[in-house]
Amino acid sequence: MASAKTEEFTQKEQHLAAFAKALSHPARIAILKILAQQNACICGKIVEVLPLAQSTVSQHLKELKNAGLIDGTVDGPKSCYCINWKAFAKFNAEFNSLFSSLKMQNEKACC
Amino acid sequence: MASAKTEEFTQKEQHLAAFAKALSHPARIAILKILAQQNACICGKIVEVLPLAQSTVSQHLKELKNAGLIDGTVDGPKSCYCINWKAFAKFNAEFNSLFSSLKMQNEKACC
DNA sequence: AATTATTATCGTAATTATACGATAATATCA
DNA sequence: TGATATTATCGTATAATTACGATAATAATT
Repeated sequence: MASAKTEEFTQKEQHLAAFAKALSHPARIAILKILAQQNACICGKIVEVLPLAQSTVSQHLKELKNAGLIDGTVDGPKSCYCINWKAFAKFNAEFNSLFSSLKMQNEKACC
Repeated sequence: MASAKTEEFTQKEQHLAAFAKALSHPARIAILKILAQQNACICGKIVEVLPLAQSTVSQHLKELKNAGLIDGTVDGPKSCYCINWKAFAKFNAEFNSLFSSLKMQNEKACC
């Protein structure tokens, strides 16, 4: 019964958790860095750089795309990916909001 | 061969990924909210609030503790958890740093 | 000492994630 | 049209995650 009770939580919690999940693998963080570094939206270059098979990289790209953190368009036989800055900024804001709202409640030492 | 190639990535990437993983489930986000709301560091109260079994909540608490986001001390037969604000702030800073460093490189539209 | 309350751990099952090789799909180029 | 290059998808194996009930561990209380 893995990951079944998800719907019992709030939309915000689920949304933030989904974003965090997209960042929960070092390969995906590395991919985001590569996409930001390359001026053009590299595709197969990622496979060259990462220590992963092409199919695995493609899977990670798919997850980042599903999370909305990157966009991808077909460019001939190649695929062109790039960071969705809008979504990324939203995630950043959401996370900062969580942090500050938690902190506002209570920052005493405990136990 | 799930999650085997992790050591091929940088320490920073792994660290941030581990933090993100801790936040990648809505139950754990909910737990952090509860811990922040309660002035005292509630333990079993979390079980009452969440739609999860006691053992499942205990598992989530363990993961948050392993990630360093919360501290836990034994208080008689009860356990007392609280947010590790220092670690949380560090995570927040790391994530903001990733975001701003990505953004600094390139924010053009692409594809 | 026995009971009670609370929490952690164990055992288990189902789902998801991760990774790879092989293959299919797509479009460019000869 | 045929060959080539690039990427996505399929199939598969392994490992991790999530969830629960049952049980063990811990300490306060009677």
